[in-house]
Amino acid sequence: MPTEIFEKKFMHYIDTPSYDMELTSKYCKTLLVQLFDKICCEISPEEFIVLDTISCNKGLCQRDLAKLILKDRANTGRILDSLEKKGFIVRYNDTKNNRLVRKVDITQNGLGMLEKLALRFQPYHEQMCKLFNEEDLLILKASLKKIRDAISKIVELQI
Amino acid sequence: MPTEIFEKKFMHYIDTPSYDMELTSKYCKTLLVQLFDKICCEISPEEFIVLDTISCNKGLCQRDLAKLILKDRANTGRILDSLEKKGFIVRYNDTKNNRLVRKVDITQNGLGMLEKLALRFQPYHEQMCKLFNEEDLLILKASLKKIRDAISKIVELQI
DNA sequence: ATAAGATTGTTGCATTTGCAACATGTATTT
DNA sequence: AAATACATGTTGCAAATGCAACAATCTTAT
Repeated sequence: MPTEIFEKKFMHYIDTPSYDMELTSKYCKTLLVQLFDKICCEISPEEFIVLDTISCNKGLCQRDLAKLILKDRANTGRILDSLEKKGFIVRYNDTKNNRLVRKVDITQNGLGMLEKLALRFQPYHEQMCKLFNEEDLLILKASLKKIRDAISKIVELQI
Repeated sequence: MPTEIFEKKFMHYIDTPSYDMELTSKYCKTLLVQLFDKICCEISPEEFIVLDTISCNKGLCQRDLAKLILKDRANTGRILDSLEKKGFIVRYNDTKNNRLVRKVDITQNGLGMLEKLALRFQPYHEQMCKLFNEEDLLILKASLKKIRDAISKIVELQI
């Protein structure tokens, strides 16, 4: 009489949507980095994303920016140091809730860089868009948002 | 006559599904790390993922494993060093295409660890599953696969 | 048959990243 | 009013990561 006919089965993390997304996200990141190698030598992909975020959110303080890009305050500050030195952003002191904060805005120079890069990314962007129909794209975005919202209630993102 | 009535608009990377996924993936990663802090002190989240991958793919050589987890050979080897030292995997020399390779397999000890962790993650896993109906989940997985396949044709993942 | 190239794994190094500690200034508590 | 807690930004440090170079071994080309 065999004692172990059935293999024990358990849930695998690598089968979850979370991990599926992590791998897919790595692909996207690699693509971005490789494109940047060819297309742009002025700023890094990380700096580009931060600049893009700033261009869509005027007058952010550093911590609020950090929350948007999901990096800690230390690294957010370091990236801003670099962007400021290159003249793509300006930092100025201001107050928020009666507290001194350093706010950030994009310069005309930075806007120019973003436009230039957007043009060069356009073909890749269109290629990606062609992969989906409108409905699937909506479901994808909604699913991602559902996941983020659910996780937000569990983890503390102490930024 | 105003020369610039319309603001110049351009595509923003932060609006793309790629970046949406990158942010969502960071949330997932943070959750995983925080759960691990409470639940497990024997292995790191990275080691857990590698162990899980190995348990689902018997007799992988290191490079093939690296391709699965999307890390380079150097770091894959280092993670395996740690898992081997802890007794969760074994490495043995073998040949593949008439070449000497180091293959990897999970130990009974490693399987036990995976089962233990799977049990502890079960509640979180079910919570995540409840977010989606079957159809949306299928569309999500299909969308992610579409993205990976499309990118695979463009980038070289030289691992 | 010898040289050039390819595959696999390891080591060293520089970059990125996140965490803890600190400095400064504000709000709250006692 | 003094003390404690909180918010913001910076610095230092250690861990993670990726890339280049190397060693060893096998295949292919000339």
